[in-house]
Amino acid sequence: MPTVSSEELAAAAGVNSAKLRKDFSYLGSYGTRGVGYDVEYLVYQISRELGLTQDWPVVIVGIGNLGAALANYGGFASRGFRVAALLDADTALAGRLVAGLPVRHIDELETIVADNQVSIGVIATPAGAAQEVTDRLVAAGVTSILNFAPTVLSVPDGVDVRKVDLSIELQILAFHEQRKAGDDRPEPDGDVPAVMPA
Amino acid sequence: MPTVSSEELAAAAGVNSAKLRKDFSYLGSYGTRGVGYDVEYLVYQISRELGLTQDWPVVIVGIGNLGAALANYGGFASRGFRVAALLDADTALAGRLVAGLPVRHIDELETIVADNQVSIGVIATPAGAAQEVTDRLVAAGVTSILNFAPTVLSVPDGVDVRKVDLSIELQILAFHEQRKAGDDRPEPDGDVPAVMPA
DNA sequence: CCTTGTGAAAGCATTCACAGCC
DNA sequence: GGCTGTGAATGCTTTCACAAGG
Repeated sequence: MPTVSSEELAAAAGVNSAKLRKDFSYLGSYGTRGVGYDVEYLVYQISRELGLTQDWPVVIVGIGNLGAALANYGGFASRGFRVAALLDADTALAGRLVAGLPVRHIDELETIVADNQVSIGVIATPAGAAQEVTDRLVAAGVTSILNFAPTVLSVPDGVDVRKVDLSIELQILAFHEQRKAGDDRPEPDGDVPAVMPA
Repeated sequence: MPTVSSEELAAAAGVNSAKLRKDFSYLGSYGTRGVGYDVEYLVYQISRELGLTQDWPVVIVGIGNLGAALANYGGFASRGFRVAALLDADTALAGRLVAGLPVRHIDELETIVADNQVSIGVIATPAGAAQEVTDRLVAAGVTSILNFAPTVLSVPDGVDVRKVDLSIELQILAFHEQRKAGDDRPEPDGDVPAVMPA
């Protein structure tokens, strides 16, 4: 039986082994003292806890470059996500194949969500369309929304929204870059803060 | 002079006002007791601290759907990022305009990085090409890399890498979705952890 | 007054260190 | 013997609460 120790996993992940053991302990007691963790069993338990063993149908709304990139993104299928439909308001796009799926018109949204029991929607539309799409998704029964549009969405209680801003990570890099440059010369003006986030 | 209080800002951001004041205090003492913060001055100070007042030339490597989506993404320009060049290994793409910029061949990488003093590179290539592109970027002088490819990059000390996994946010939504569904019925099997991350 | 800026207190997260168990 | 699981200790973050100051 292939096993792995908390020490090995911690080294691979770059964290402290006690933290790793404590985190695992919240999921249950899946290790064996003196031996380690049964790899296969551990993978299964973590997958189940994270919801990776379930099938999650999602709809992607807005099939521009970003929507197409998301539809083609391999990481979704391997984590239990199934693209139930690609939707766009542009009738010229209707029927075109993207990542092997036909683009369908936004007016089919309600039917598709109901027929496929979709609970997760991905918004890759321009900012101006995002709120209206959100309202329709929510009315149709979607309770989780991943928003790539650069706008804040309002939703009723009970609906989760996560916003992805593609430039935030770039901004974090630029922040560190600025710090690197500043290490060998004085700041151009003003004070250097004593503490800043990593 | 338009001002804003820590209480107003905290309410808008959904955080505690004391935390907000303490965070601001690390940047300096920019408020006025009994009045609040001068909006314009505060915006300037925060912008400067975050590096938003600087110009950051970036190159985007891999002009598929994702690369094109990034090139078109409006959020970059407004935060001080300037796309110095779009690069791709596909010669068929060379010269094509994406977001108003011509796609250039990957072999121009070294020249472009040097000529534009690029310190930040964005990788939107397939996983297989990412490490090689990284090595070339680093050799050319890039010290910060934003990686959208689903692979772990190795870089020398002094180079920052941030990895963006477009499916992680979706996974977080699915995790909460699973929890919602589980609230009204017993777990299918196994224990419910006492604590899980938000 | 009113609101900032900040010590002190409270609340969390991480790490230590070792008893418990295979 | 070796590694997990976990109380206790440590360290960090957030909040409280109020003196300081316009």
